[in-house]
Amino acid sequence: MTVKRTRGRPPAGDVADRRTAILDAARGQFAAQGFGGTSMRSIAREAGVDVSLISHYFGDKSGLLVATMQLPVNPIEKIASVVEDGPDGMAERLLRTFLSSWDPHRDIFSSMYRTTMGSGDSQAPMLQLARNILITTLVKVLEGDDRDVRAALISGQLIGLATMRYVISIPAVADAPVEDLVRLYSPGMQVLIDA
Amino acid sequence: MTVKRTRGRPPAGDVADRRTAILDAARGQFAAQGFGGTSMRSIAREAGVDVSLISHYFGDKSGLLVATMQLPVNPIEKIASVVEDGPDGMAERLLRTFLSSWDPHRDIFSSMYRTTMGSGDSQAPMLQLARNILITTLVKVLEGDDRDVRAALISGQLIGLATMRYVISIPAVADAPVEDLVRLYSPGMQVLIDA
DNA sequence: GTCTATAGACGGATAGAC
DNA sequence: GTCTATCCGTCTATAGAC
Repeated sequence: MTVKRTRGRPPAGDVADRRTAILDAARGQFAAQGFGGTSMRSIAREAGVDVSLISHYFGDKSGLLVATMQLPVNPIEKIASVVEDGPDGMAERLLRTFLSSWDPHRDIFSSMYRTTMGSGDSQAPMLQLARNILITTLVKVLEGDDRDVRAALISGQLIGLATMRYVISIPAVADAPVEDLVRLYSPGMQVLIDA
Repeated sequence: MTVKRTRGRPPAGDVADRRTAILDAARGQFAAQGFGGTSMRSIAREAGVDVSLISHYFGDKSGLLVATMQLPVNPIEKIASVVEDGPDGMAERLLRTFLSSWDPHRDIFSSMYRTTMGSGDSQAPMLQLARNILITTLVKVLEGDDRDVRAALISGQLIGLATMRYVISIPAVADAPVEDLVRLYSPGMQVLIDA
């Protein structure tokens, strides 16, 4: 059995999945320290690979960020479709969908969040989505007065919840079962939806 | 009339208040781009002064950040004292106090927020305050079950609101009068406070 | 594919002239 | 107090050897 690699150690996971190691390390560090606060060097160190390998796989640092945020499905569109089912009992559906969509991807949420909030870039992908899809959809579905304010406030409640659960990770909220949060949080949110 | 300055242009505001110019520029840029995303050079450029003057006045970049966040009064303590008055009608008092305390200092809020969220530093001053003062005080005052979760969720609602109004600046929320927001937001929040 | 070496830019901080 | 000049560190990105 001949060895292909000319130099380089036999890495942890043996063969091809250094790529995965890079992605995992990047996700973790972007989530913890934001995009600007993370260096390619420290990612490479954690992944046990050479820095230049990152460029080789992902082009540059931004390419890595993009690759990091690829999701099997897009939670935001799923959430928007829940909104379209109308205001009756929306709070409960909205919260359950929001939480169960993002819970498996906490790191990605935190990463997008930190990347978005840490920079003043109003064109950041997360903002675009939040504004265009969530708020716009909400405005269309709500009834009564002050729809635009209420739509933004409802979105803000989701942001606040996610901040506590995924970004700051306050234990009481971060570790609570989805159904507990739905039960506690939805009545108040429904008040805002109804009037 | 003899000129004191040996070199240097006659700056915009004439005499001593370059210091103020530096602080204003810093506040704006920290608020817009976060601490890491702002360079001392760009602050100096905006303020119309030399870079090294910043070091001279404030020691280093962190010193400038600290100086930037000095407030006449501490909003968070004022808010905590409102909480201590008990759960009856708390939502309304809490929201009114929160908003009217921070409204005059939007840039400072945004700056603290971006600085806190953009880095993974769990020792950041804003987090300390939020956790220790706000949540702790809330837990003490609430009645019924799940106090710790509800306390964190209420804090999260304030964070979400402030995110919309001060950080992302969604127009519907950013430009609304305080009393409109109090009227729309407090009923739902009170539900969470009461049970 | 993997690594070395280095280019090239930028940022923070300081010494010292005036 | 103000400015010039500069040092030193860190970062991204790339060229090229093996």
